[in-house]
Amino acid sequence: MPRATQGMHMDMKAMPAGASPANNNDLPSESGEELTRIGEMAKTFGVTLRTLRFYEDKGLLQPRRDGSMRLYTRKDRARLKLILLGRKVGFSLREVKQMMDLYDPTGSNSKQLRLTLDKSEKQLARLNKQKAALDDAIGELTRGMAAVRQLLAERSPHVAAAS
Amino acid sequence: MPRATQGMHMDMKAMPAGASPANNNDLPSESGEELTRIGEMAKTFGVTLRTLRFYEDKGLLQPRRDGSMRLYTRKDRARLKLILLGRKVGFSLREVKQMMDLYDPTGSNSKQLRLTLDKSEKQLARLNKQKAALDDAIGELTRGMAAVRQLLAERSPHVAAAS
DNA sequence: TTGCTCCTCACGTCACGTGAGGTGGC
DNA sequence: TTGCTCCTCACGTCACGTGAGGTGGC
Repeated sequence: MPRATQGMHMDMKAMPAGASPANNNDLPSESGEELTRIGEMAKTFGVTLRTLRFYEDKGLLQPRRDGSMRLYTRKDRARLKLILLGRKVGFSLREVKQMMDLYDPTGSNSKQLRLTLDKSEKQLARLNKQKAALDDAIGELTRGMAAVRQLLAERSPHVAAAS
Repeated sequence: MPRATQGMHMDMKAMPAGASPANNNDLPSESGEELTRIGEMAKTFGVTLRTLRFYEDKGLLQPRRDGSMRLYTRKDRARLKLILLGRKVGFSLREVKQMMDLYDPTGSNSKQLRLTLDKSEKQLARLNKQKAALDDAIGELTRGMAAVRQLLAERSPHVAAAS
């Protein structure tokens, strides 16, 4: 099912392709914007093409198009950086989108900042819980390994004792 | 798609239901086994009914049946305990199954034990990596929160300064 | 023509959650 | 009849992975 194309301002004038000075990775548009293709984006940020398309499908990125080819602007790169930061600290894509959607370049963004702070406090608590669970798991696993080693020592023939 | 019913030894003689002494939670079978129903199992181990059915579907549990009702034996309870331990330390269900499937009550199980030890060492390494990532994430989130607080302090009117 | 990069479906993965619709015995 | 516990589908979730099949320009 295709997403509702809210706010998608498809450029109606076709972009004059082929006016680029060289076969460079950066494709400067007529407006001077450095446009990045998806392969470059993926390499730069250490993600797969699928990930970038997935984020777009979820409404987190809206790169320009040249025909069917995606072209990412400086803003797209900034957004992706934020998305990956959010993912790194454990936010879901839905949460990341919720916070980013509140951004308003004309306002003070205090609402966005307060939501972000609130979510961050809760997320920090979750991370600390996860850390406790991880330590717990490491302890259990270590104990289990000792028990298994013990069983192995009992069951297997005593090979190469101190000669 | 139904699983291959390998080794499923369905009791061909119908179990005489109604011979239980009371409406107790434990349903002693004619063989003296304490049989537990799924609701009891779930409560005891802190999992959902769905989880128990899911584990069965994946071949990790094979409770008896009384008609369509699942009845868990002492062995099933022991297996579940192991499954949950495995999950806790981060093994996938597939890995848990792989290790449990190697169990042979008639042998020394040294092959099972060695596989378990090998997998455990790798898992321990993964857990330690996760811990490092978690600490990293906590650091990033904390730094981010400080930055957001800074922005909020700059952008919002100074309310209630030291009177 | 080959090679590279891009594209759009669309099903698969993992560990379940969440109804829907129905049964059985007190 | 109501209430409780059990059952079997079967679709949904999350963040992508992984082909399949096709295009476009050097």
